[in-house]
Amino acid sequence: MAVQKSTQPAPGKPAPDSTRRSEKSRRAIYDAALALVVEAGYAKTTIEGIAARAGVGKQTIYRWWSSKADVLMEAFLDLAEQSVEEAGSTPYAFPDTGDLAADLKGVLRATVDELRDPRFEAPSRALAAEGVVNEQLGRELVAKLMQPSLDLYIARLRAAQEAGQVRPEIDPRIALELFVSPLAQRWLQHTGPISYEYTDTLVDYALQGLAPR
Amino acid sequence: MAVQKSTQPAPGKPAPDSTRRSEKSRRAIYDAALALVVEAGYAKTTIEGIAARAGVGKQTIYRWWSSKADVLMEAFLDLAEQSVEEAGSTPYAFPDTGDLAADLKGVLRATVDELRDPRFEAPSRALAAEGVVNEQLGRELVAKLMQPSLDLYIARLRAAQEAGQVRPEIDPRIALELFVSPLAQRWLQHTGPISYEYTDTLVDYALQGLAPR
Amino acid sequence: MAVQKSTQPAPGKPAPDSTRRSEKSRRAIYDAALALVVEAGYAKTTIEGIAARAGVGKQTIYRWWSSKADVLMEAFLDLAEQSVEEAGSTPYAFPDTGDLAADLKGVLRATVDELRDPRFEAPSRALAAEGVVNEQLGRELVAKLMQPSLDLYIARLRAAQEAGQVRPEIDPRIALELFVSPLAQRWLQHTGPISYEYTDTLVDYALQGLAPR
Amino acid sequence: MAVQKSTQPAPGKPAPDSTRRSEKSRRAIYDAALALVVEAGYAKTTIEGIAARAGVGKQTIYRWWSSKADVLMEAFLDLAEQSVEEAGSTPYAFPDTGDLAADLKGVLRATVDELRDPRFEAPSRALAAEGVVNEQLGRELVAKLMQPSLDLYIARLRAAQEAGQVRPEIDPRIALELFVSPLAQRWLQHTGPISYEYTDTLVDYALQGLAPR
DNA sequence: CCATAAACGAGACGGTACGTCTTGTCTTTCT
DNA sequence: AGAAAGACAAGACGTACCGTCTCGTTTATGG
Repeated sequence: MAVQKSTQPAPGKPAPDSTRRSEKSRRAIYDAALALVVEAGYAKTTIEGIAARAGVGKQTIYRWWSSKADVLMEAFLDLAEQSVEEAGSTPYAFPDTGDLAADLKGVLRATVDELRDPRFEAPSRALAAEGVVNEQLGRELVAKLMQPSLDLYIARLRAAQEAGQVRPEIDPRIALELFVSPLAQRWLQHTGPISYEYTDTLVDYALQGLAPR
Repeated sequence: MAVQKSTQPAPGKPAPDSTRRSEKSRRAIYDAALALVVEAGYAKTTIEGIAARAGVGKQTIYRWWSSKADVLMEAFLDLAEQSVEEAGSTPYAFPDTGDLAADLKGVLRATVDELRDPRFEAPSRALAAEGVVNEQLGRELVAKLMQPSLDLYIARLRAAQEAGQVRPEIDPRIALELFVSPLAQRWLQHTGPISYEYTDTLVDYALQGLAPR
Repeated sequence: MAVQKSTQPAPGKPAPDSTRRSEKSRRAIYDAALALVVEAGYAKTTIEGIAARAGVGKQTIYRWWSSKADVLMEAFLDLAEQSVEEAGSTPYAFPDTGDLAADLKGVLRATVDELRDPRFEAPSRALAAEGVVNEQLGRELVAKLMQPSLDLYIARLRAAQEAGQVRPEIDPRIALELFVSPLAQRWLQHTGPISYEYTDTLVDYALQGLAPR
Repeated sequence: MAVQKSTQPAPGKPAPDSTRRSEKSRRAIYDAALALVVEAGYAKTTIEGIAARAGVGKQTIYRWWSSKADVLMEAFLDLAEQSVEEAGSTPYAFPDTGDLAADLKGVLRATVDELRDPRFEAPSRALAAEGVVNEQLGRELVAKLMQPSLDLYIARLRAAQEAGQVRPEIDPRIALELFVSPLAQRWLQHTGPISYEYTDTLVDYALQGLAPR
């Protein structure tokens, strides 16, 4: 199998030697970037500002990242990893108590909590906004940040199908959107308030169906 | 009765006289803004660029709008109105053939077409992205661009409730999200492809329920 | 001989009817222009500022004057006339007591006083500066503001020649510069302090060269 | 001994590191500034224009100079230095042939030539005009551009005093103005033509007054 | 005594330049 | 060689004025 060196942006550039990279600078840049996005918002966060706050030369940023969005995405991924480690629990776990509705409600309630955590909100919104307009970045975000979670929904739904709780012809990749997307949209587009009651209702409507029996 | 002077946002500025406003300039600015967003993207669209392309002084933009997003939102609203007028049909109509599923599928297919129309895509994405990060603008977008359409879904669903096709305790404002939000999210976040088949499936899943009968 | 129609600047313009001109506006413009030059300096005095302070439309300025320098020159000429009227004395008088040195010293001392009058200083400097760089305006200034005074020096010197106090071959137009120009340069270019003692000395030095041997 | 921190004008600004300054840019800015003043006049010379012509960012001008006048003054000083170097001769020399009148006439004729050199005229006028209105700049101009020359007049006149050609009680700093200021004023204010004959006459008239009786 | 035409105040307009800010590159110096 | 520092060319920002061009509103005859 061929070794893939994916992030070699320009063939004209000598490509920096990543083994000599300063770990301290990277950390400082992540911290500065996240702090600035939280404090001032994405638009007012500048590369110069990040460099200054991190006590780092601008070139050190341009050497390793290609854009402000790029820095922020890595910083956010790093933050997410840290949180998971801190939490101590298995990173990607999904409850399976046998009660599908309860399991989904629980996970969605946790998502609601996360969406409201101010530490996450500013960078998440910034990245999401960038992803709306920049398809490449958007796809990267989906792949790196969202897909792992969505895969767990799919797995849980498949289990439910095997247990006869969900009709077998249902495509779980679409079914999960019935509860996940409404929440996502309310949060992204400010189309409505977010609450446990709301997500519970979503699960109820979607799972039991809208039609009278 | 007190004289209401509602739109006096900044007490420092004398507030321009809108009766003297140049209609020609406004049109030119709308056209230039939309064209530039389509051609170069939102980030590379500048106020200077819009002014230059519209053959207008920068101050004429700053006199009437407060930001790039503001210009673009009005331009887009104007575009939407125009389209509606061109279409000739009633602006906000929703079919009611008695067959709820068919009606919803039809409307969603039309939405798919619209989301793919390149004339709409670039400015829509730009505005949506801005709305993600800028709550005030986001709410304005929702109120002015989305709510009218959503109200039609609500009305149609209420009619279906009266016809006994939807359980009466269902909240139509939430129910509509089951088909609308998944499509919105796929489009906004590039989480998946968009097709007639997909939206038809959404309606099927949501309407008939996920649980076996 | 050709008929000269001197003040018809642009043949395309209908030429305003000066009989209908608003005297009140003209006065207000003069006052505003002079006040602003004193308060803020020539460079920071703008046509818009003059119009606003005078409570006048910009067009009323552009209708009657061609430039900021033009407005200020007329305003200053008007001020000079007023002062002369207020003084009550004959506008252009030059003492002739028979003692040339004493007469010159007296007039130069009066000039020193005038150059120090803050009401005159700011607009005078502004106009002089403009005249340095704009030859046409410079020549106008000389002709309208300076020449009348200089002619009096010439007349006085000619009288002195007839009285045998100045050698007959001396050109009075040059001779007067021996006392006037040094004072002018010290004031204009800040090359030295201005005082009665200084102007007295100038007269002493210069007259020696003009007197018969 | 006290540590001198002379050039720290604004405590808010970090003060650029002059050792890293680009000599090429400075030269280009000087050349562009002088060329534009000659071609278009001072008023139509803009910082943007200088930057564009010099192939330089505007900030590079604002980093090192505080105003258009400031740029032009340095550019002109530089030009003056260059001219002196090109001439090869001692920069500040004043002939002393023993014949005071002849020496003065010679120097004044050279000054007439210089005042007519188009390379010098435009920037000189521009700076002089600025100096009329801006006392600080005016004093700087006098100190840097005029005083060195005037000192040579003073020295020559003192030598003449020692040689008994000028009365000992005469103040040379005032005496020199008798020939220099009339020429300066004619040039500055366009009060009259400038010629060798004129300056010769000035020397004749003035020296008579200074010579012993 | 009113009709009408001008000058007027106001200020929107297309522009130019301002002085500031940020970008991404380049260079210098230190480690 | 990587990094901190920061000068540089480029160019957009939002503001201030420019000089031109309408808008109604005085105002001042002259029919």
